[in-house]
Amino acid sequence: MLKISKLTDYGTLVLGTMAKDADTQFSAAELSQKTSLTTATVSKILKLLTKGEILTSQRGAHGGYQLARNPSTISALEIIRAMEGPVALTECSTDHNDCEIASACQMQSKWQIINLAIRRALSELSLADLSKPIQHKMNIDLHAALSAFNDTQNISNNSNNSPVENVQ
Amino acid sequence: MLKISKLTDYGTLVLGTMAKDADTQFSAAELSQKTSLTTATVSKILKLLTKGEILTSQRGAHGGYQLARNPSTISALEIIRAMEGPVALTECSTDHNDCEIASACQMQSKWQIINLAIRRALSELSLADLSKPIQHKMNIDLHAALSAFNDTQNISNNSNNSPVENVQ
DNA sequence: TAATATAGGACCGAATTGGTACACTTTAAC
DNA sequence: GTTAAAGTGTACCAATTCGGTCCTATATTA
Repeated sequence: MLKISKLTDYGTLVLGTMAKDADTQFSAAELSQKTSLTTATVSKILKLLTKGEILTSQRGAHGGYQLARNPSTISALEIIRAMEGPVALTECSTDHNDCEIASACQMQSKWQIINLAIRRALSELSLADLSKPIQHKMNIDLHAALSAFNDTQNISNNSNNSPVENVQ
Repeated sequence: MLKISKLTDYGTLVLGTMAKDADTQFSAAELSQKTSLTTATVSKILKLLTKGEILTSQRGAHGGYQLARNPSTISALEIIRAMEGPVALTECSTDHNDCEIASACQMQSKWQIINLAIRRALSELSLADLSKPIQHKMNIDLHAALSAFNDTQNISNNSNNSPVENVQ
């Protein structure tokens, strides 16, 4: 289904909450309250994000977590990477070489291209974009950028100002 | 890890084989030989692709499978869709509504934007592109198109003619 | 009607995921 | 220093998903 894990989804929720007060330090317990997730789950998420250098942590009493950088400089790609590891569609493209049927497989290199395209798309969206309420401007800008991919395939090119709809 | 399933990967292998003789009908057994996959696995793949209207099937003696359309009109998006179902990163974006923490979650709509971007990227690459040996021209074209996304994030913009490398 | 193929399932073991728990370390306050 | 608060690391388990196989039914040809 080409999906990200639930935990990653929760991760964006936690980050979105933190982005509202980007300069504030939050304890795991606080974030648990704000997001309605259990503290155990929130902790797991926070640890991963800290390891991925998206958050900084302060141990001890009155410790907590804080965004390591401005939300506008944290990309969806980084977040997914921190939560799930390298973003690559196929095994072949992450760990090279040992594809059992390598001799018959001329495909790997092509997936690399797809992977690049997807990583670019993901890197385009910042935490700031994700946590703000939808702004029409952003939609249009993204749509314009996407149009640079000229549409050769069977996806109907709905060029109205609501690009999010009707794309299955 | 944001990956497609092995079966989908194998699917592109099977399709790539068929694309070499786009007008020819292949039996499952034949394709099994050509791809070094077991007939059982190949059959499963062929069934899914037929259901997804990427292949046509002919039952009975001397039956087999054939590409339903020209390889250049079959996109990676379609292939993934046929093999794994709707392409959407999060559950929220596929089946709406029943997100348990919906009230706290302002994120769904934003994932839609990411989903759109990814679907576009996937729809850009055709089976014909995937099954041909790498053409330098294609790489450059894609790279140019991708550059339309101006690079705001922490991915180093390696603007040489080998965009596939060094993007983790 | 016999042989050949696809269609559509059910099924099972292995791997992954979601979620929880616990023992350990660091820091601040008293 | 002792204690309480808070993050760190790791192990664990139940549930789901995935990869792969197999079996029966149906369609077509000779």
